[in-house]
Amino acid sequence: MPYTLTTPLYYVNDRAHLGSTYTTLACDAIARFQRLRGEQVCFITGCDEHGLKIQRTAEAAGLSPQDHCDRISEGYRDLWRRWQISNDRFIRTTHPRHRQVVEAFFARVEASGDVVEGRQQGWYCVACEEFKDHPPGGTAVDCPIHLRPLEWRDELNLFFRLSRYQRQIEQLVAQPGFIAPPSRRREVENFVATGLKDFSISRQNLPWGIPVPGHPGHTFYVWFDALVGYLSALLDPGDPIDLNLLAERGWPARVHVIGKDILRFHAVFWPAMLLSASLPLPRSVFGHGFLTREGQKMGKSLGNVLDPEVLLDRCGRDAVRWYLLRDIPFGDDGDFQQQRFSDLVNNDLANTIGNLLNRTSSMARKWFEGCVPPAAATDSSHPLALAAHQAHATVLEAMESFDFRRAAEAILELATAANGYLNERAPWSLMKREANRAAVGADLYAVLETSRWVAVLLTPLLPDLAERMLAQLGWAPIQSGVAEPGDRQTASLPPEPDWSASLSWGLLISGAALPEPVPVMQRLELATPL
RNA sequence: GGCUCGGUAGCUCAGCUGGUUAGAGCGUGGGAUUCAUAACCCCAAGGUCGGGAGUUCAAGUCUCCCCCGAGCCA
Repeated sequence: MPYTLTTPLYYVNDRAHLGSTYTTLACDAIARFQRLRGEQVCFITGCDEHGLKIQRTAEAAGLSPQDHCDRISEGYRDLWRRWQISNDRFIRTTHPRHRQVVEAFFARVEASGDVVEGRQQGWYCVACEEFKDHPPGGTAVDCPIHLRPLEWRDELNLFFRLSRYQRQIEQLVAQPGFIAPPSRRREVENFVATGLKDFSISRQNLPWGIPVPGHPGHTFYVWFDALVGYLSALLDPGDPIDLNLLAERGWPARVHVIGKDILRFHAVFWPAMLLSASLPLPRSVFGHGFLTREGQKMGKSLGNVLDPEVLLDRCGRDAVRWYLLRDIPFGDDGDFQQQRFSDLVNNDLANTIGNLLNRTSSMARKWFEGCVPPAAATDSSHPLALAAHQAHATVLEAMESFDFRRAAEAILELATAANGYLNERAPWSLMKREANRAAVGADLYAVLETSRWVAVLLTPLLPDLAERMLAQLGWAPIQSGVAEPGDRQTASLPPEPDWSASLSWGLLISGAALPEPVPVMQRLELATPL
């Protein structure tokens, strides 16, 4: 049974922003970690490409909706490649097969008697793709979120009978662990407690969408179609369109990772749709927080939007991944502060971790003919070996619960312990007497080995830096990704060499050549604002 | 307006079921050192724990009121 996890299918209204990058990076860390643990993983991401908003955006840009979607979604693919995102699948809701899956899904829902016709009247925000509760009649007001005028709609739509699932959804939402972090559960519980109302799943006169079979003039509401995308993504390209196959392909998902704003769609509407279609429910929905910048909301009007492309180009993936995963408790809102960003990257990655490797490798090369020094006979009880095992245990536990911060801190503590050990032992002083040579060798061996552990443990969080570190130790990279991101025919297989096998003390081979040390992590020198 | 979270050192936050001099990281200041990416290591300053009242032998830690911020719902 694969470990299936998803990002939202990002709406192609505009280029990727930092928020979607954040979600995707977090999922990547989870996916890599699970692969390293030996799980078969299916990491799904993709794009949601239907809806009036997209149609209008495309028109405004003088493009056909399809051209617009092709362009934007290719932008996402390309960006994820450059961030080294290890997604197994990339689903686009304009893909013909997706349409067939939606049709099959809808057929089941309709067969369950959960589709009824109804009149939908109300004020509609195109940007939200949502009806608002603003009193009917009256004069038009602006959407409180988008500050754009609401549009009056009065049409016959198809409704999904969400109200029938009141009790089941109540039970689901009350289940510990279904909604994470736990702090977000109450909010959804309150919403469900007010009584679930049927919701409209189709629109009329909307050319850019999937037609509802058997209901001419109706197009699926974007959310209906987008959520089903998680299922489309799982079917292999050669599979028949058969929802019964999903069980073998990795459904239900272990977790949907999303931003907190779309929690309701994933924790209430989606499970009800699945119940109606007689499909199993996702095991959990994790709603993470939002990022602000220097205490302020990012927005075009303020002109303070952080562009993931700029971050990538100017700072590199390791720096940004580290900052986002190590400093912001996953689940909480976070504030991107440039000063803190460079402080942490320089301190943690360049100074504590990078310099540890650099200084140790350099000493070993200088005094031991460019090689890994001989180890002491009995060192599984070495204090650094104990520290390493401790860090390992913490990383396992923390990563399992998406606590990237605690995992990062544990790794950092290990590196700090090794730096402290070096200062305490002061091999540079000991080496002044030839009699101490064996002791120095043993010390350096232990610290090099600790550096290797740091790199191995770091792999799910910072695969790129981890690889450079291992290369400095003459060690092969540990595969945690996929060969061809997004194009996997089947869920990715457990990688080799085995991660846990690499987490055994004393694997560095004495006498193996050490490459000339090159700093594995450059310090960030950001002269201008990002 | 209702509900839910927060308000602890300059900054970001830990502080479980109330109990010795309130902790960590970053930043700042000082010391030590030279293997190393002006890095590493050690030490220090810094907080009336949002305000007020109460319960208690004892309260960031429980109760009530108020102020401020965020969110969900109306």
